[in-house]
Amino acid sequence: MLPASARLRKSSEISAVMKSGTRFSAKLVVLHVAQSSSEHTKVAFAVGKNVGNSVVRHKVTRQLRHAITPLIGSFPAGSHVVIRALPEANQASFSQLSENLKFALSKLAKS
RNA sequence: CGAGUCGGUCGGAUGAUCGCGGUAGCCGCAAGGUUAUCGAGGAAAGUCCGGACUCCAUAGGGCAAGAGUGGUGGAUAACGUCCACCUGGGGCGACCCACGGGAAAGUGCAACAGAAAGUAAACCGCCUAUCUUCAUUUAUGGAGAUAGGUAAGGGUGAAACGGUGAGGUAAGAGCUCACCAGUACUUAUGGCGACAUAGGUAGCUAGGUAAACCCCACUCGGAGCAAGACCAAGUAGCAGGUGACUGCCCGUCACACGCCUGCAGGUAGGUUGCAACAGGUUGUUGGUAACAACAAUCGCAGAUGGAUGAUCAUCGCGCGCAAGCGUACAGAAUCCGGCUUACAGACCGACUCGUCUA
Repeated sequence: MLPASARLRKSSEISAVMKSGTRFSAKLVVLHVAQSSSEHTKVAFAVGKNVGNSVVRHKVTRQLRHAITPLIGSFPAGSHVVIRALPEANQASFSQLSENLKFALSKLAKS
């Protein structure tokens, strides 16, 4: 679990990011990033039913959460981020997920 | 030792590093920090039953409709659950299986085959009579037709209107008799009861299907924690403006048309409901048992885009010569009691049958 300040909690904010944010995709995950006026970078996860059953989805979410924690500082301050998992993520190891997130972040840095 | 039946338990372990949520204490105005402690399951699943709880409806009662249940007795808050027993069926046995009321209240249904699937019915066969014809031993036999009798035999089917034997008959038939099976009514005994055992009477046979309609008995108001309660931005709504005539009310005039104040309503959002009880464990007593009573003891998740973890190492277990691979089903969402379904593997207890030894 991320600290409360780093969690994106309101469904209205999340849907706003999904609609209007910029997408950066990798093999296993897709980042949706949008700027906001708040001080903290906030993160939310979207793991759909096509990824697997409840146990698998929860496991992927936990792995993503721990993989993103050291990378939060790499986002521009005040970013709102939604990390969407693709179906192939259910087979991935922690290091693979971590690599994917870094790859997507490098795309963000270039833009 | 082998084969099996029933019931139950567990379902990875340890360490290191980095994290999250609740509660309590302390510090802090607060944000928060810090210490301690707790933090997924046997099915948390399917959401199929039953309750608690909440709101709505309801004077009280009845009838109808609709839905559900269906051997008997008990357990329980309740149940479609559980226990014991009965009946029927299966197994050498331990034991297992059964949506187990009514088919002589009525309506309906039954593929294919078959003559016929129900107030029965004549395809083959068997028997009798009449007629025709053939043969001869001249009153008998064969063949055919017509009319009738016959459910014993054949054949069909999942199922065909009791079974065996004897009498009887033209041939047959519960037509009659004996025994057996079954039905209805009834008596006695045992049992709380379902029912069992033994007898009597009747009529001689009454098919299946009620998870088809239906009949009988019993049960049921509806919606659900996104219930409900409280607080409450914003927007829109209603009320109240300031000055002068005039000290107050009404009225008139001027200024402003924005802001402020109040109000109820209640959206976003927040708080609550929300975790200490039909509670777990151990023991004693009662009960065949389900279970109940009593005593001691324990405190045992509470999130809300949703915590309960991530990574690494070592070990365990299974497969494999080894490298190595695998390590199930599955993630709380108001809470309990059940049912059903999924599940790698490990373990314990009771009992049955067989073989060997003593």
